[in-house]
Amino acid sequence: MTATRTKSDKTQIARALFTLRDQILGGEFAAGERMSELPLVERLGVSRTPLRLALATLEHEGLLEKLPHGGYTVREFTQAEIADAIEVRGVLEGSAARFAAERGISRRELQPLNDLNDQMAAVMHLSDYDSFAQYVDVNRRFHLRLLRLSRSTQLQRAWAAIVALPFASPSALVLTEIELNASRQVVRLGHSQHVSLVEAITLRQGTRAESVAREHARISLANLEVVLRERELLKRIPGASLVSSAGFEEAHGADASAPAALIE
Amino acid sequence: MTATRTKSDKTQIARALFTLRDQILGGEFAAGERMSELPLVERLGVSRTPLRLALATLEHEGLLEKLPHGGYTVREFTQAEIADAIEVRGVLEGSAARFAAERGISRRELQPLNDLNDQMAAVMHLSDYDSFAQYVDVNRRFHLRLLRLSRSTQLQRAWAAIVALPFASPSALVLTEIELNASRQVVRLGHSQHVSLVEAITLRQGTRAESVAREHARISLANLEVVLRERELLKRIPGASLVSSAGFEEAHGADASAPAALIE
DNA sequence: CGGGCCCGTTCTGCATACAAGGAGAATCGC
DNA sequence: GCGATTCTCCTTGTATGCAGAACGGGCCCG
Repeated sequence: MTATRTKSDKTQIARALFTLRDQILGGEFAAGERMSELPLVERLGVSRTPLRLALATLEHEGLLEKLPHGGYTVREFTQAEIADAIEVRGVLEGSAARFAAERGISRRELQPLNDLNDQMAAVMHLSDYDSFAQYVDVNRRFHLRLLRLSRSTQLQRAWAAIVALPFASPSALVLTEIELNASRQVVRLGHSQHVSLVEAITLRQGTRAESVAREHARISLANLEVVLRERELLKRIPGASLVSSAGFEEAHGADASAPAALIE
Repeated sequence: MTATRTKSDKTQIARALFTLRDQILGGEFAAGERMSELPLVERLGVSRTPLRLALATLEHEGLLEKLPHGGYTVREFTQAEIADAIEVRGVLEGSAARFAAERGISRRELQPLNDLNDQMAAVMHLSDYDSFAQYVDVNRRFHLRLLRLSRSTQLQRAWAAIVALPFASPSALVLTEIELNASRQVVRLGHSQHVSLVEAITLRQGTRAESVAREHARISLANLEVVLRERELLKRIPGASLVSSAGFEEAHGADASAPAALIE
């Protein structure tokens, strides 16, 4: 046990939240496993009070599921659900792009997006790991900035809810994508779509911007298929252990049965 | 029909949550007011532990905001944000309709939607309060069912996050809409859109279904404008007290391309 | 007379003790 | 031997006590 008080973290809730999230995504818990409080208390070194707050947050994020008579389990995801999450992200980013275009964004406000695209162009040909990391980071910031430009707090909220699932985030599959030399083309395509996206917003072409953003998300969808074929890659994706081994059965559509609590 | 057991829920967390939510939406707290725990403990008759859980939930729902150094305040909403929330709901319902159409829904699965439309047609001409309530309930169930038919858990999750804001829910503005005799037309339009929506899904016309659903949400947008003009009506809407009095600028009308002034 | 510092009040964050309810095992009855 | 029942342990829900930090007021010093 760690009797020494750790002063590195501000609040116990945050400590429990970060640690627990990392451990869940790192595969230290089996999908469907019950998260009992007492073992976690010992494991994390925090008391039950902040732990419960962290668990509630993780439930809202979608990583945990409430059990009918109290307690939580680790949420299990089907491959169809991952595809679904990515597609929903595409819808939201498409709307963000459309809003930005329709609501009118000044050239000055669009400059950061252009800068990010330039940075991306500068590193996307390089093969060293540092450039990979930079690419992923730039990509992440582009998507974040796009959402902000929509000037829609609710769109950002919905987007954040989806992206809380790690494999749905725009950064999730990029790394694997870059590591596949065969997919180097895909990186170029992604950058090209970014450029088109900014152009469409600049010209206030709302429908075009929406279409481009939706199509852009489908890169992740294609990557997902690749990753699911080469199971080695899957292991490197955060939260991969939560994905059930059920067959992928051709493009999303399968059984997404919602928890009854959500509806009715 | 209407579940009355919500109030009498056994756990203190649920009690605190429901009561507090009702009181916030009922206007018993000023927008921006700090929610200190001890006064709430006395007010609600629960101890701090379940109260804190309820507060955290309300924050996740978007009704409360965390303060930088601990504690919460009641979230304040601008009128532009309400319009935004409704528009985002339209986007999500549009995607739900498109997914339902594209992913293929059997006739049997669509039957409930047709039934609900029939029920709606039966009561939408009547003027007694009971019929009003029935109309609202049928409408609510239609939207819920539509989301379920999308077979997208993430879409449902995002939708639930938006609808947690009471004035963004499909039921929010319907009552005032019906009470205005001048708006009786709007009810007919809404029902007609429901019918078109089901037809589009039946024929697997994804784009049409999406367009119709988005347009359908704009009824709420139009209603919002009416309500904001007649401030008496606003008082009857849950959560109205959280809306700041900043000007609405007459913008979100029939035109899809809103002027930038709206967002500023 | 004004500003800064110090102290006290009050708040949140945290831990623990206690209670109630359910799942599961062992036992008793048939 | 099998089923039902009861008992026990375990798990979560709840209350309260305590500590640290922030805010405000008052006092002292310049």
